[in-house]
Amino acid sequence: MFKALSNPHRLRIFKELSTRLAGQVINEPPEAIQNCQCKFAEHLDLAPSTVSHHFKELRQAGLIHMKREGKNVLFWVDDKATKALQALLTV
Amino acid sequence: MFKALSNPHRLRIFKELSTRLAGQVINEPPEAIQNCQCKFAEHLDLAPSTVSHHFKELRQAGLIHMKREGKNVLFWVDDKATKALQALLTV
DNA sequence: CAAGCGATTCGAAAGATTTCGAAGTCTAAA
DNA sequence: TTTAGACTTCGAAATCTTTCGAATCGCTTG
Repeated sequence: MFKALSNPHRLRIFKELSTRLAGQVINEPPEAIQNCQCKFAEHLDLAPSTVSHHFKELRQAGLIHMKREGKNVLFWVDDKATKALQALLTV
Repeated sequence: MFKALSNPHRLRIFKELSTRLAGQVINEPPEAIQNCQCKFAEHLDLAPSTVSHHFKELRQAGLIHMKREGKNVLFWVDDKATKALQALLTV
């Protein structure tokens, strides 16, 4: 977990997912959640393949979850991990 | 902070310092606290210079503090950091 | 079915970490 | 003052990460 969040880009992705999706239900349509990887690629100025790699790392660390929904992929943060990290991220 | 704890050896050092020194006063004699780097070097099977480097990283991340006390050096964990991380480390 | 969009996998290059030994610093005691 | 113990600093080598482009996969829609 620490390893996954030790990278600034991944920490940023996780924080944005955490705050943006706070309290949202998983089953909403993708348009409402607006978290496709390509947006992060633009925002972070990284290649799509690089962003994909970072998402994979976050997923393998158990920090986020992913689910294919049509041509996009949905993301949401792990509830336990979020609560455990909340104190840290808000300092 | 995440970067500092992303290394298994550093995480172990920090955890041991946290648990071993929990509630101890800083001004006790070094013998009572028993946390010289050389013990960690033995324990982790690393060269003294490597251990020194890891302690430096933890210090620069604000996770621990150091103070020269005679020929040894005293270590103790940062109180804020400990409390913030406690929830995570005990899971 | 073909085209297109978004995400993934792969290999390679660049960059960062980890580790060590050797030399150096600081302090306490002989 | 010299010796010894504990830590630090400084390269250098090995290893791991990050990043990209190219090729590929999965799904939707024209």
